[in-house]
Amino acid sequence: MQAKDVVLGLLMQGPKSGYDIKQEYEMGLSHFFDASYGSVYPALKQLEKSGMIVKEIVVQEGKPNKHMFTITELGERQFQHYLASPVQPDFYRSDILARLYFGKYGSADALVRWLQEGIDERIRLLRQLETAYEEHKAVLSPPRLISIQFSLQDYQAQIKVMQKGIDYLQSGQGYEFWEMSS
Amino acid sequence: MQAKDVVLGLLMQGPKSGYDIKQEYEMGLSHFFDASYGSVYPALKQLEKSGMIVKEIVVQEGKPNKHMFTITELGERQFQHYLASPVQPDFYRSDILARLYFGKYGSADALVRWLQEGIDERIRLLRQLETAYEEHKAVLSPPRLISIQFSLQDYQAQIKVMQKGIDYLQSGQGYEFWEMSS
DNA sequence: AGCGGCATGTAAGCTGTTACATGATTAC
DNA sequence: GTAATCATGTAACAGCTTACATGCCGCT
Repeated sequence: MQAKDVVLGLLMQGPKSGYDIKQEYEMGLSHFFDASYGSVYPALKQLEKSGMIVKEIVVQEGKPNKHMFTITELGERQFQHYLASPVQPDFYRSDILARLYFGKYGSADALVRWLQEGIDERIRLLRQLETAYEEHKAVLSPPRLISIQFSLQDYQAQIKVMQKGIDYLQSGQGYEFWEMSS
Repeated sequence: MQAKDVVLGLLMQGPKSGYDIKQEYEMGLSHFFDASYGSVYPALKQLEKSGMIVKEIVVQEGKPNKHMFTITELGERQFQHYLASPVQPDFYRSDILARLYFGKYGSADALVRWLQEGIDERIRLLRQLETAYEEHKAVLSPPRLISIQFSLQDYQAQIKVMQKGIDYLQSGQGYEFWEMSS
């Protein structure tokens, strides 16, 4: 899965501009796939060149022109081709987990601070997703609901562990700490 | 955080070869940072060139020579510099979540199959981590225990959602499904 | 005879990021 | 007046992956 597969998927839902696509990334999709303008626009250019999508310039009043892209039949076949390809394994990279892994070379204060920052960030993401979920839950497709529940439950689990991690560092206990009432 | 920061962190624990480092990645670290030989060896070369580590060739009987690397004082200072830098946000990219997001353009059969594959893979990772945890829990540093608990709880939460997702797809219910006994 | 483990590395290429460049309108 | 939003794009670079290249040892 790469940028152009996701762009194609978004255009399956109807014509969009590069700007629209970036917006849609930010609310929902960004929890498992992020992209910058520097990847969206080149992806659109490439898809247009290979005939997967077509461009139409829409003149707007008081705003810059929009370059709206529509998926072609060839593009739809390409998207089905993506869906038929093997599922790629998830990719997860975490700086905070690396710092915990090497935690004994740092200060306990820093560890607690990093964990608290991680909690705060995840609470922010959680709230954002919950709001979007409450607003749209009645019209979302079943699989999309699963993707949202996945991120929701994931953030909640991570927040719990990080909070428990802070308590653990401050308790001075051994590994038995994690074996009480899991 | 990049490959050389992690390599430096691993060398803080004592001298290691490129092969050793790749081995250690595979058991534990790989849950939040993976690297191939193509990134480990160039990282070592670069770190040696800049004086962060020093090489010593150890002749072995019946096996190829090992190039053992030891961290220098400069390297240790560099590692402390990394720990003092701002924590980078987590990076998560998931093909299966993308396929769920665009799920209405695919078949329900495929969705269930992908979810089941995701569950199986996570059960495998969970078992692997649990085994490593049971074997070493008494000697692991507190922060490293947190990093393991993080992955453990995370996989468990993901497996639960994916299982519930399969049940949901097969139940034919609406979004209320997710609001019973969360 | 062949495979898996041990062990080191390189080269080409893919993918994506960051920073830059431009410019109008609207709200504070 | 100045910041944010709307809107499009490029160029240079970073960072990592894949595939390749090599070779011995021990087991089956």
